[in-house]
Amino acid sequence: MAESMRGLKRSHRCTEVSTADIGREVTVMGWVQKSRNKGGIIFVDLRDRTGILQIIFEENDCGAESFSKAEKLRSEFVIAVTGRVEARSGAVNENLATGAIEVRAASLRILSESETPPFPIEENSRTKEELRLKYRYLDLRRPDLQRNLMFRSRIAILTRQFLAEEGFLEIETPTLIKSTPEGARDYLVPSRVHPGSFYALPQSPQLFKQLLMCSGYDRYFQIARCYRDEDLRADRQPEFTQIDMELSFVDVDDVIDVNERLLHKLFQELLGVEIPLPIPRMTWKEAMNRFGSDKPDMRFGMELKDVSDVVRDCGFGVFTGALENGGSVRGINAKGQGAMPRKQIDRLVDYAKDFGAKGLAYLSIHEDGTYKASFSKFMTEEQLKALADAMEGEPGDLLLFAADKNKVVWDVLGNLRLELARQQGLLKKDDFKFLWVTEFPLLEYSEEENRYVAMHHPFTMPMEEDWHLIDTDPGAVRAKAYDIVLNGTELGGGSVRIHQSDIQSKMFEVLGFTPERAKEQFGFLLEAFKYGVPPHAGLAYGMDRVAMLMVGADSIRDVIAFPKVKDASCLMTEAPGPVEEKQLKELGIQVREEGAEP
RNA sequence: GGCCCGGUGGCUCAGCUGGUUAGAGCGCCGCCCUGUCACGGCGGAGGUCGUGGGUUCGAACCCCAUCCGGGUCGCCA
Repeated sequence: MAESMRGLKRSHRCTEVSTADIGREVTVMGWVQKSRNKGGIIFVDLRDRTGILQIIFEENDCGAESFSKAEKLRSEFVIAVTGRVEARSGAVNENLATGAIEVRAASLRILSESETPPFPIEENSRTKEELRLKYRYLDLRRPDLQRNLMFRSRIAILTRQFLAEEGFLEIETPTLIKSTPEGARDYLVPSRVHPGSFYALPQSPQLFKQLLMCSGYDRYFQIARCYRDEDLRADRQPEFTQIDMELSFVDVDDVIDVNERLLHKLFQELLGVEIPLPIPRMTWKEAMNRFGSDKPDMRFGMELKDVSDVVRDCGFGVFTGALENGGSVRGINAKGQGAMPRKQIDRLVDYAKDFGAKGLAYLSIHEDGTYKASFSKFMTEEQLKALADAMEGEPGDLLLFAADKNKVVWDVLGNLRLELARQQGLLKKDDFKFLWVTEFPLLEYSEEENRYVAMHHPFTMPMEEDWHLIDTDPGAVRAKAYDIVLNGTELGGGSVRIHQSDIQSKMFEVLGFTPERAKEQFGFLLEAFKYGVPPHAGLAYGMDRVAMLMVGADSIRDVIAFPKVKDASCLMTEAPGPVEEKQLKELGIQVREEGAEP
């Protein structure tokens, strides 16, 4: 029978009780982690979000009624205990923050009983995530998840404080908005009042924050929920949280400056980690050439080297063929991996093929300085040596080469570099290496759509010095766009926005929008820009990723209270689910009969 | 949509080359125990081997299909 807490008031959370309270009467409430009944004496580990506190029951202190209740206690019962704090007369438990003290119960109330939970509520759970997500409310009782969510809360609160002090205003923007088919797939919400019409859930508050700049709010931020109907990953959920900001009368350096100070503050206050400022910057082109990635992991080297010129006249058709097709030949040097067994190299080749490589050429340099290459019969000894020298290969090294179009070569070697680093244990989670990647291409050619698409979004400001190329060589135009990268993860990104209608019109034209379609999609923004728009720029972080990297989690699911699984469903609520026919009719949605033709 | 990994008492796992009655640890239930904290002792219950079909004298194990979960490629302005 559950009892009321009438007349009782909690005086402390579990680990708020300390040796300073010895002799004091306290009232504590929480969940029974564990009960150890020794017969005439019962020890109970009481748990709340702060940790564990030991309660001791003896009939002489708490009376027969409370003692017999204490005998019934099971895991996850919710109880209230009033008693006196004592120094432990038994051994001190070094593993507990409260290991030197205990509360000698004078009375016990059972506020709620519990069935045996379907899995143990404990740190470092080995229980399958599937089961934990079905009972997420129990999973969230575990100390590691509680720590993660409490940490995340501190990120949000500190961010708000910092930005407020910097003159930012927190303003909410709508989440029922107009669909914009550029970019990620929208989640759609049918309108009841307008049958056949749909709202979209925002992929980001992009257009609204730009309009707020038009309206003179100067500096805006929002911790905004965003939605993208795309497939999930360890670091991608269909709904996620952005720390979103926009600033007026600024350029790239201003945005970077305030954000470096924000990141510095977060890491210093929450982790005690000093981020050296300024954070290094690298252009997109340099990042691709040196690391094969627009979000390079700077915790280790193993940089790419372009050896196109070295192999240009060699007899290896794979290399020369790639060069003839306008591609390149590049390599990475896996230091000290020259003795890697063939089987393991084959696995790397398979791995490379996942990223579009047709194959992977390799050259191992034996300890005695002799070479073994997958392509040795196509090259002279001198050519092999020239290649090894170009890669700064030394005895004991393994050189890996990809030859293809640049995009494929970058992708293959960039990912191979990461895979090798993982295999060699080079990636330490508590080593935080930040990087700004700047000067992204404005446009990217889409083979699928047969046109240029915006790499960032259509409102990104091109670099003035490149703008004259927009008709002759659109792919060469760089943008005033920047990403903040941490340990190979894109934490956030942003850009200076276009605030001139002539440039904006030209952008739409290049992207293949007719003036009519541009007006239909973004008319309100173009209109707004007629009435005096300040130069503005912004940035948005994936807050879930920030939290994930800061707490050292492997998935953003570990820093989100109620995440969804791979097929975007919720194992606990079983969303999405069917709705009543009546609801569909109201929304003007045709109910398709079972087995009917679509 | 493709590829890879996994699914066996409540939990985590073992189960060989197909062969008696599918095991272990933890948990759970009962009894005992006044200094435990991975408490201890004695006893006990608990399994459609994800699901469906097939091969076989015989299937947890082999084959096919399918469901569920994870990773990843595509996708993610």
